[in-house]
Amino acid sequence: MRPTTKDLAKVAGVSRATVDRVLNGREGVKQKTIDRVNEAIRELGFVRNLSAANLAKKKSYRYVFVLPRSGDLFLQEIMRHVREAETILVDDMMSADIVQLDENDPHGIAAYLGTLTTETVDGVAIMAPESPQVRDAIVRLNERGVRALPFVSNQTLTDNDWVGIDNRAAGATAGTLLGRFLGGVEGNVLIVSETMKSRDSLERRFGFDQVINSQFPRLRALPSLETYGSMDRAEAVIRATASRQKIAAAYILASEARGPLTVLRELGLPGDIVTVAHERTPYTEEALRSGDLDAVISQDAGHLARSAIRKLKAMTDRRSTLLSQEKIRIEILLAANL
Amino acid sequence: MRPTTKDLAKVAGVSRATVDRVLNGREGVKQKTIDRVNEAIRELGFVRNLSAANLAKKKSYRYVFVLPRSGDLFLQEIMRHVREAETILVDDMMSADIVQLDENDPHGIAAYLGTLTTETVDGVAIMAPESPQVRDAIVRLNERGVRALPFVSNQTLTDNDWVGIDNRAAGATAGTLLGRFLGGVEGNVLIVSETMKSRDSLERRFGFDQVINSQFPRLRALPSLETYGSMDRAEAVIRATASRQKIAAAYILASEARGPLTVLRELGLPGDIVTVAHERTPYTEEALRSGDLDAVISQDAGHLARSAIRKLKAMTDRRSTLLSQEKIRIEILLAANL
DNA sequence: GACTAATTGAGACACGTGTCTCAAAACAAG
DNA sequence: CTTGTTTTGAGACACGTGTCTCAATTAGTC
Repeated sequence: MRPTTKDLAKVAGVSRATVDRVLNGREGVKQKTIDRVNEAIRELGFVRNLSAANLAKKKSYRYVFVLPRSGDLFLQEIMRHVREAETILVDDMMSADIVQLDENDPHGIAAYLGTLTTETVDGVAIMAPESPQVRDAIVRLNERGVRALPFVSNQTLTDNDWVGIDNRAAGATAGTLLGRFLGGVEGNVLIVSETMKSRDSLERRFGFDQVINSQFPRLRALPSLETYGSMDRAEAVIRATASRQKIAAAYILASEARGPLTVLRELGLPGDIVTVAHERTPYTEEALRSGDLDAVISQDAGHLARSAIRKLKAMTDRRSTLLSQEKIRIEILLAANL
Repeated sequence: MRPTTKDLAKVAGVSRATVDRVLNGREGVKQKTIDRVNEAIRELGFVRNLSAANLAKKKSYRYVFVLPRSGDLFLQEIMRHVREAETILVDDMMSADIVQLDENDPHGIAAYLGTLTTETVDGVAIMAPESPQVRDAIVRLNERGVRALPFVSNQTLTDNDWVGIDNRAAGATAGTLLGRFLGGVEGNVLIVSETMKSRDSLERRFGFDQVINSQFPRLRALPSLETYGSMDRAEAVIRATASRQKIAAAYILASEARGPLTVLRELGLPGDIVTVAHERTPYTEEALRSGDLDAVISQDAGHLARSAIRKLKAMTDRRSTLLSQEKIRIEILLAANL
């Protein structure tokens, strides 16, 4: 049987009230007494029974995911997994709500974050582009005791508590795969992004270029084409580029591969060229199976969601998490390992 | 606030004692009363507070991992992660012990499993080669109420409750990668395993051949070389094969890549040929970085360990798990996404 | 040594559920 | 209706921890 606070009290030669004072860091205990209790803790290997403590405190864990409003498939996957996780969380007295806000309105996001207090919520996972307003709001959340966790889209301020992948490495992985699949062929690589204004896109592109330049000098990575999420624009820029030069491969670094890939299909390219995209969605899975995509670089949406929740819980409990579990892997998907 | 059994009792118009009788399926309650309680459960959305229940029952979760005694690096990774998980488990009143048994002694394993009862243990994760003795012992464990979960090495009896990857798909993934990395080159593929007697090896080889035959007809997959875990034998068979024909690629399907890769290195091959191996270990990571390995197909050891624990816990609580979380992915590792 | 302030102890009650016991009520059979 | 059996209720206590209150002890000061 695990030692209890009663055992602690007995071994330390104090009362349960004093043990409680020490365990919960209350005032008015002599250093000597504190030491005696701590020694008893070590001696017995005492570990507080969290469930009993939470029961006594009527504590539950309430978290919120603040996500963009845009309808991107990858985002939908994330939301699906947050909701799925919810069904299990309830057994552990936890909840996870989703709030969708306009990602281009930093004031709006900051305003919402400003309404959150420890009364209503224990922590927030925030997926939003970097902005001074949001950064500020996060700082103030922390001051108020609400845990804030940057989620998927990076925020510079972040010490190291965030959930997501190293996008430079993801780009490098795409580069390696694309280069090797081309097998020494010479040629141009079409690169399509939604916008190069976001940090994620820049980092992916950077990692990609690094690999291409150093390991595949016979490939030429063309300037990034930006679709701004518009199908028409995607069609226009890709057609224009493809008509001017021969394309050997395409790297779609946006998290939404649907538009660009449709255009490539219309141009009849996928059969001849090597195509790499990001993020697993029902759409990219299908494209892998059909051969329109050769590889997908992805971060597991379910893992992202659950990792965020685990991290937030660890933060509220002031515990640490397993580093190896929370490292989000850069997955490579082929038709064979779906 | 979440509804409690008290609320249930009030709404159903019965006493707390009766609510308990229904919730825990005790005898001697009229069907009509049962229905009334169940309706109240639905109406209130009642979910039993597991922590409180476990506290009242003084329940903890004790699990055992039965693992082979052999010193394979991959196994060591698994053990490391089980121990690492232990440090977190303690907060949830769980424990996970490791017992190492001679994997070639099915009687010994069965005998050990025979000693386990619900008195001492709630569940066992078993990594052992298939054998009638072990299969039998597992059946009897289940009869006694001890949850048993085949772990990493498959057991045919398995309904679908087991933890591990689809080794056929893993072999196919290796094949795709190796074929595509070779980029249309013609040649022989060296295949090295520890033994082809194990189900895992056979399945990997099967998946590999399928892909090579259908998608890379210009490659010839040579007969599997078996090392039987001996470095000398590895050296002998690989040298012999390499001297007889030109090798374009090597596929090491054993979970221990050290031996074969050392031999290949001595032969000066890794620079010229494409090499694919299995399982992430400090050794294979290093080989990826140095370029001696081009790709590693792997199953995340930490994920395996934690998934087994989650599944065992779900089994004892008679709950279901998140399918998406428990699906062990076939990871592809390159130097770029370590 | 007396006085005050700081420190500690004893005990009660709560959290939500499980598990008893014993009595009361409802029901069925004759 | 009585009798015996089933079904239900009321209440107590337990699990390990948190949070009070009030009294008792100890330490520090002059």
